[in-house]
Amino acid sequence: MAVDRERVLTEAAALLARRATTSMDEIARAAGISRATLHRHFAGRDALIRALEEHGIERFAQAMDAARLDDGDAAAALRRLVREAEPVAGVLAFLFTENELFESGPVNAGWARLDARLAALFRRGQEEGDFRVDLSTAWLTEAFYGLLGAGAWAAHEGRVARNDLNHSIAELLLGGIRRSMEK
Amino acid sequence: MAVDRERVLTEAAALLARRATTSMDEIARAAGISRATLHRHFAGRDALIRALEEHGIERFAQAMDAARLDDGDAAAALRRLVREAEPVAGVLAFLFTENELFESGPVNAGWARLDARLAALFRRGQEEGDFRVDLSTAWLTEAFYGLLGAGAWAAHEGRVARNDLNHSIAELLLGGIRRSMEK
DNA sequence: CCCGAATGAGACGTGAGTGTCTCATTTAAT
DNA sequence: ATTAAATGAGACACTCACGTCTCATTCGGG
Repeated sequence: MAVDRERVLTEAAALLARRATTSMDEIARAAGISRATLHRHFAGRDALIRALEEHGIERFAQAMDAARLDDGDAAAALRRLVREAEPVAGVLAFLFTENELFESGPVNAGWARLDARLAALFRRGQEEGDFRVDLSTAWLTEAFYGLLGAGAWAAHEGRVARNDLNHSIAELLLGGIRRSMEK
Repeated sequence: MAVDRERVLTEAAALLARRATTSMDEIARAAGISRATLHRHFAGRDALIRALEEHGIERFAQAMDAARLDDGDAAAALRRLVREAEPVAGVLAFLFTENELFESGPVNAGWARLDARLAALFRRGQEEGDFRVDLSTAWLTEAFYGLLGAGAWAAHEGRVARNDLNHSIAELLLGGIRRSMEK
């Protein structure tokens, strides 16, 4: 029975996002394997966290590629990105909130590249007149992660239907709460 | 030199929000006191967390009172709430993300009451025609905490100027990213 | 100025989780 | 059926943070 690496990482992210002090034993049992096997696949706790980071970065980069951020207007691109990133929202939420190991190393560089791509999308929207310019791209980037994380958690807790997640996140990001007359 | 309890709790929340494994020693030094003194004021780690919960709930309730959520239109009330809640945003972010200890006890009840008041504000905005109705009040509540937390962290990290925080959070919440013609 | 209270610095035992190991058992391919 | 690889269960020492303690120093009111 080969270990399902994807499942281990997903379970680990779900648990760690909710309680960062979750023990290796709890993670192992949640993933349906023993602690020994968990250690065989991930050298240690740090290695598991790092694998989580790499996995999240890789998947988010794929989501960005799939969303074709440079095509069409920025709003549509942002909508596509939310849709593509939603499956990894849980992992991203963990990485966004628990960035203890982000402080240095190549992981930071990888994350910075994603940040830059996201900020570039917002900048494009501003330059093309679609996005408001009184909100900095840095803030929009943070807000994106914040809303994605909040959405992932809300869905995980059952407070928001998973089917509504894309719409909820994208619409709030783009249009805000206020009832708008342009749609 | 009397210990500034407020500062201790604020620093603790800021650190714990982003790294739940932060040691008591790190918290103490961030607050400018020794580990011994920290233990003199908070019986232990659990007691510190519990104090953080009570403090956050109390301060947020005060912020809600000060914001007069029932006065004027809902958008203005929300703006006031963001302004009043901003000083405790760090604590709220911690409570929002690390709700491991929320699962039971009176703390949960206190938190639920705040949730209800916030949701009521959003519902009022929807009923009065100011807020869009395609986003559930539950989601708006979650998004509020998420954005507040993201803003607190961004300001703490220097990525967003603290002076812009109110505007950034309130405007994104209310108006979204899209350039609007109604302002 | 004096004295009690509060703090800082450090030592010390304790406990939980970690990482490594061994060995029996199970799985999967040939 | 045979065999090699993978897994589960458990033991073991080790580390690190915790909680408690002592003692010297500093702070602040009377």
